[in-house]
Amino acid sequence: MKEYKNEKEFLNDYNSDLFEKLSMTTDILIISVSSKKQNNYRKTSKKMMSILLVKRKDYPFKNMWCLPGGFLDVSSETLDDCARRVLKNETNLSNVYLEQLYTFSDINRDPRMRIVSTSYIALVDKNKLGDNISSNASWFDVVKITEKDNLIEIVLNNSEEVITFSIKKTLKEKTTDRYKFSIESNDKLAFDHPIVILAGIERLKNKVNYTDIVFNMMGEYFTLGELQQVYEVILNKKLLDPAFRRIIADKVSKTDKIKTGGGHRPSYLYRYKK
Amino acid sequence: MKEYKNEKEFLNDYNSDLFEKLSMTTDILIISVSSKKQNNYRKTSKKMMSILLVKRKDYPFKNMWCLPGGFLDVSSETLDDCARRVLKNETNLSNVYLEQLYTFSDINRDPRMRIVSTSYIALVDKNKLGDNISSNASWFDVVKITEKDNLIEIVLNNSEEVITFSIKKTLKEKTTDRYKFSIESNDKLAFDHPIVILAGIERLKNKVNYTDIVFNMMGEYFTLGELQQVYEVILNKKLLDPAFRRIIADKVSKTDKIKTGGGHRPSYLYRYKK
DNA sequence: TCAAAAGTGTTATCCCTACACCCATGC
DNA sequence: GCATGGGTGTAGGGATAACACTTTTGA
Repeated sequence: MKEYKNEKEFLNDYNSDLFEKLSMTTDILIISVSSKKQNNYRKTSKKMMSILLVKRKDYPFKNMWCLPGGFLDVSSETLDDCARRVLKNETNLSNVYLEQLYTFSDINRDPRMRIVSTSYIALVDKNKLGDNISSNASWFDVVKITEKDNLIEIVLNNSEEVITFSIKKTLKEKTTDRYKFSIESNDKLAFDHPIVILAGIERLKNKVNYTDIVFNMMGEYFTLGELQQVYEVILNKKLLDPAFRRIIADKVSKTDKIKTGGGHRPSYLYRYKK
Repeated sequence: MKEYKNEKEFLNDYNSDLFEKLSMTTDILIISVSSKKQNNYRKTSKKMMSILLVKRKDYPFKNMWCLPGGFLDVSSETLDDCARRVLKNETNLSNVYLEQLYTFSDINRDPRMRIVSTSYIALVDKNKLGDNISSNASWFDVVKITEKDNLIEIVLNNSEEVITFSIKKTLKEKTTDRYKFSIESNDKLAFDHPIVILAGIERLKNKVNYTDIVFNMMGEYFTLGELQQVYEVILNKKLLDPAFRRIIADKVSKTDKIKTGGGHRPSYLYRYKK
């Protein structure tokens, strides 16, 4: 790469055509929790993590699924602006929890041109959007996440289609828990989006333990059981009731509202304590 | 912003001059720990966190200090490659711990043109580099970090010059610990680098508690006292000896080497356990 | 002799896990 | 009546904080 002794020299080249073009995009992993009615009238509806994917209409990756995303408008937007714009387009929601995840810059990420992409996660309360999502978008439940010998398999399902992909993780260095992810198998997702999805889910899983981030996925009122289920879905493990209640106690306040209708003792509704 | 119905339409515009140009850079916060001899022959040398800054030779921000950085070579590099190249240039070190921090995209970040910059932190063992750093670069000790009423003041010192700046942090949302940082005062640092420096130090502070990241800043052999001092410098607080030793015990292995020469009981040298 | 740091042992406390148990509901 | 989830109490164990104490050195 050419070295420049000063800015003037650089700007000269910059304004000529010596530099190839670069574009940036944002990709957004929109995460929500959905519930699935059970047959047994006593059982509460089963909770699942779900993410929003968009079907591509054109080449490259025609007819494959990808994360909602869009090109950065160089003249007027920040990356955050861009992500918010995409989010508004796809879900018609503003005021959503949005967090920058990672910037991916693999040279062959997009076969058309040089693209660097900054990914985001967005957390959404599914009840807030009606069926307001854009026509080519669809919610996929995260049906399964398993890890065995550093091979992670993820299965998504939108009740019409099943997407399965697997990612191998290898430790980058022994001093931290940072991994290099590589796609082992994937036939329905475009670009390197399997990795973005995994990275996003892992980030959420981590943050759940030391922040109140889950409340961005809850409505205003909820039972402690529901809240616990959301934690369990994200952490991918069962929690003990008494422990959970003690930990969560000072983050929520009890209301006098009661939720009845399940074939069991009714429960009080709580809300997030500001 | 113009909307495109398909890729073809987009590519047409892309290849014309409708899109303004975008460049990316990486900025690297190189962190190390330095020691300062004490007058008292008994006392161990005082440890400080220190970071590498570069003096700008040209406009804009002529004669101000900034983080080492460089433009992404669009045709051949990933961002990681770019960061490693910059690091090699400045310190002549390869094989350094390097971690992506955050991608900044403020529109007015650089007054010359539209630049999006991905920042990195690099952890370095200062003993490994001789005085091998590039001529316009200098190590600054982080002399003071104080926080009061969400105003953070940082003082840097390279024994010739003192740099003081302050940053206000405001909570982004009540559910997490994410803050929006804005520069309150700064007269010697270019661009938005005060924020990058703070973000990097905070990241390091966090990771220290749940990873072995500090060992990237240590030589092969060290005493437990030295190791503890590095922790204390990063965490900015005193730790209790017995507690520290118990926690660290299974991460290190004792060697039969002994360090003498201080006016006190000599100590065994340890090394990081793989 | 003494100040400084190296290094170890002990107790009290907190937090979390695990389990046991009772309550209220709809069919 | 009974399965199911709501909700609470308590004993045990592991980790940590705090403190006290001994050891070893160079000037």
